[in-house]
Amino acid sequence: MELDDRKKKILLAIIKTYLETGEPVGSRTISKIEGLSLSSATIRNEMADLVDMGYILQPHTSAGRIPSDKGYRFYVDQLMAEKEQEIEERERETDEMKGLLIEKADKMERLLKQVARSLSVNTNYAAMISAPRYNVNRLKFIQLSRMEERRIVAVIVVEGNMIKNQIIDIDEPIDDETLLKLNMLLNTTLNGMAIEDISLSIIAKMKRQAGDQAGIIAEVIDAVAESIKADEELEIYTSGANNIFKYPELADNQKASEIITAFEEKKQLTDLVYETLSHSDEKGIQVYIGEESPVENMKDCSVVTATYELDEGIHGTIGIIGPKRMNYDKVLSTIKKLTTELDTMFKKTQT
Amino acid sequence: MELDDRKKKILLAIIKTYLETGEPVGSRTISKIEGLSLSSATIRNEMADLVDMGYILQPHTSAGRIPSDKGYRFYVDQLMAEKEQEIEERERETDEMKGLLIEKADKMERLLKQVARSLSVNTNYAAMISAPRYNVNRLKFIQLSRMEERRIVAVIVVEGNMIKNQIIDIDEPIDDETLLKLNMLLNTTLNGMAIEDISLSIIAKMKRQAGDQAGIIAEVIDAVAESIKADEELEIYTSGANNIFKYPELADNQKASEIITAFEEKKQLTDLVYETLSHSDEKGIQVYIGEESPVENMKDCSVVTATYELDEGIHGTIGIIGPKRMNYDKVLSTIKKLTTELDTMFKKTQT
DNA sequence: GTTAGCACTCAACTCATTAGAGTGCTAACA
DNA sequence: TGTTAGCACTCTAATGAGTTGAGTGCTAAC
Repeated sequence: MELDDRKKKILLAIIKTYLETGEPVGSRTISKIEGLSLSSATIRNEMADLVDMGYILQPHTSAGRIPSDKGYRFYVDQLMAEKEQEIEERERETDEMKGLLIEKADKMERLLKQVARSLSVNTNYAAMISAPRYNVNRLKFIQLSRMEERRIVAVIVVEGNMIKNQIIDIDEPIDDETLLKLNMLLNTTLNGMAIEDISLSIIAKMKRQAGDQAGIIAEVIDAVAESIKADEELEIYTSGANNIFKYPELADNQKASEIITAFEEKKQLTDLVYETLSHSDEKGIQVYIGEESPVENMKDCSVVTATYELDEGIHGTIGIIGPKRMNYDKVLSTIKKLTTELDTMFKKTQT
Repeated sequence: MELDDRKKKILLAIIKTYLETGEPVGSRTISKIEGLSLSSATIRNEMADLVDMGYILQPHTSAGRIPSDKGYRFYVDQLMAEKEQEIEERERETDEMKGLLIEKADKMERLLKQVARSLSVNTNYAAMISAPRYNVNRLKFIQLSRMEERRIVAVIVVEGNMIKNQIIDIDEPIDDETLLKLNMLLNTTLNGMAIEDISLSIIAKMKRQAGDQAGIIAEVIDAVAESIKADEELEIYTSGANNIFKYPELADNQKASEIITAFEEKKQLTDLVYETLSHSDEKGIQVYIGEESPVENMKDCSVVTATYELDEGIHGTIGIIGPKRMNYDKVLSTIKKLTTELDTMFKKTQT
């Protein structure tokens, strides 16, 4: 069977109505509302076909129809195509871009929290945002300073001005000269290198170059190397998890508990972020409907994610989690608006 | 009316039974179970008195009784007194202390997460732990290094080896000599000082001592001072928020939403921590029952908090949030066990 | 291909009934 | 005077019958 034009129209009408009301949609409702002007009987026939084709479902024999995952997928694809056009058209009217009220915050952390909050408040769904991540982490600066007699503090700055610290306890005191030499050695060897490229052989080479006090120096180099390699946990900020209680289909104990767990433990959100980043080449925004979700605990939700770019090669992810019966239209434009806002904000003011 | 011995016994019996079953307790149940050997009629009379005195409640005329906040309070006080004794007795048998399986983690953050997790898994309630906080923050070490021509990175170490970083952009280049002087100046002036004691006059004095290049130096000093003063947000780790869904009295949308919000936004948990720390002089563990809770969103829960000591003057808070019908006995001993475990762990291995 | 019409289905609601747990009170007892 | 047996009473929760109404599927006519 084929999804002809009339079927499409009816399907979209069903989904839109369902999104508004949250109740199964009957044939009469459609026959009245539509510009199609078909009788309810005709609609019924078409609906039966749509059920066969898997676009809609019947909770029970005498109820109306609700969209299936496949139905939502059709709707969302349709919507995304429309958006695409719209965006292109609106490209010129650059104003009205600041509806979301994000104040430039001094601290990245605060900014991200604010963004998450703004998202959840504006959409009434749960929201998350991951701190920006560098595709390639290049070392920019390393500095060792003696803090106490047998304690060194290492400061490691990577591109994008992310700073790592490490306190190193050493077995025997180190003299100023050695420390200076060590600083030189580390900086000349490692600066500009991508963290991924720092291999054991490079570390070994440095140790060899160290010469006489090889003992302490090796110790320190190892500690620094370890600290550099230790990858930070991906920081994720969430907001509005409680919004899920607004949607009865998610608010029963079982499901709510799963979603809340995902939000609290962050592990699953981290997976979601990586999934999104790995697809980010395609098109900015991704929509996962129900079973499509890469995250187990969100199989009953829809998840909308997008990548924002802070600078060349520095990306983060934002996400909205809500019921399948989500206002996709609004969510898509909110996310779109937000990512552009973030992009332009960062392009202007690098911190 | 007075709470005589028999009333006490009956009250405790009611509460214990209720904690086990979660159902209103009737007079017959008590008359059968007890060693008191009183008829249900007598129990009924006593129960009526207990209702008058506010220790128990009747959900409706023909139902059994459930404890009121006041009743729980009585029970908990009783229990705490017992515990006190037990602890003193057990002081000698030092073994069996390691039931909770906390592995010494390299990173404080990981350790804390683990503790929270352990708590929530062991008790089946929601758990939180705050990162240790220093009552007095003494500066230990300050180091400025030039990273790029007009960019300095400041490393500030406070007692307990907490490290703050700050990147400072300066208007004009700074030469090595000035930088060295500045480092000396900052360290000699500020080292050992409590952050709270760093006043504007001290900052002004440093600026005066700076001499010639007052411009840049003032700039840097201000940035450092600001960074020192900027107080970190209190870090709080939570685990097992989803446990609340196991208790029907907390699992309805309204209440669950409130509790989840408190856990997500952390603000209220922060308040809870400060509240606890401010009372920590009294006795280790505090129990807030229902309305007693310092946190608005937890008026339907019981909250058990305790302070752990990492070192002289360095405290953190752990907390358990569950239904009023909580297994106080278990929670109290779990927390007790955990705090001692943490205390001894830190006493041994300072990081 | 479309539509009117009708019999049928099913969830959701209402209402009455019942069962059972538990109470409060009274009168008798030790 | 405190304790107890006994009984009438109360109230929730569970059950089941009956009703309503939205919506379907199918057939026959247009």
